[in-house]
Amino acid sequence: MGRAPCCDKTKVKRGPWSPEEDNILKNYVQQHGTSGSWIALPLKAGLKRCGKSCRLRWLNYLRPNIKHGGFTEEEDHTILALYHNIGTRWSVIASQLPGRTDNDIKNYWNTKLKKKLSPPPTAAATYLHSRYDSILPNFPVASQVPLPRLMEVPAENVENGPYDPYFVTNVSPSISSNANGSSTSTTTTTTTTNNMSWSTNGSVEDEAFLVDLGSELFPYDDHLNGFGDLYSNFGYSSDVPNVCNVSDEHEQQSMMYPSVRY
DNA sequence: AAGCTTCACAACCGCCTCGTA
DNA sequence: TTACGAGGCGGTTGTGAAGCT
Repeated sequence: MGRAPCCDKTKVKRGPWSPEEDNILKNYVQQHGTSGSWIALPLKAGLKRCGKSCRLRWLNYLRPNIKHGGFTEEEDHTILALYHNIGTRWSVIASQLPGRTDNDIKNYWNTKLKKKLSPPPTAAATYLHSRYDSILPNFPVASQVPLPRLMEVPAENVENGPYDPYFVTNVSPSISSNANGSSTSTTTTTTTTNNMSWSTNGSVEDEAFLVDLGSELFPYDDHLNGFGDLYSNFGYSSDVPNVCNVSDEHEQQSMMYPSVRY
């Protein structure tokens, strides 16, 4: 048996609020406050609405000093920074942006910022895509399957894990694949974390791994989903691996698409 | 001009947390 | 200590507007 609903859905109005309803709610809250109970408010105010709906309407639209749309560059940066640090805790993010509501920020994120954040495919991703196409040349959608965002990091950093990709600030991989399928590469990586920084110059084979930034720690979840589907299409677990050793050609081929290394 | 698709955002749903009796 | 109910929250859906073919 599920939880009892907060109100009788058959007796309350749903859908968009009319200007009249907005006025009633606004006037009532301004005169009486919520009287400590949103559930009881619609009856007292004379609204045929669910208490939760009234609360949402007030918080997201009617209360004073609400700002809608027109997010500034500065607000974008704040949202992005907070998203990286705390994830989808929209109410916490909203608390740092005066006049903004969690719903507004959530919508803005889902429709604009998420796309803005997605970088072009990395050289590593391009390389893996080409490898995949070469293994299954006739697979019709191979080149259209979303790739995870891959980034190279030194083995020591991965193996000392858990690896936190949030703090990778600049990676410049250069990978090429030759005719026989082997890869050569040179990588310059500069990473900054809260309290340390390091850089490497060397071959991927020696000291770099690819890290799938579509892991649950990173916000490119739509790429992760695409990756998971790709795996399941070929009978692999939907548990998406997040680390791949670039140098292990044999293992890569046996898995068709990047191998699992933990 | 009409039909279709995409986008933006308001609103809803249902789970979780927290206060209180 | 426990059970219950209201509020809070994030994910998802619905809908109208705008853009495209």
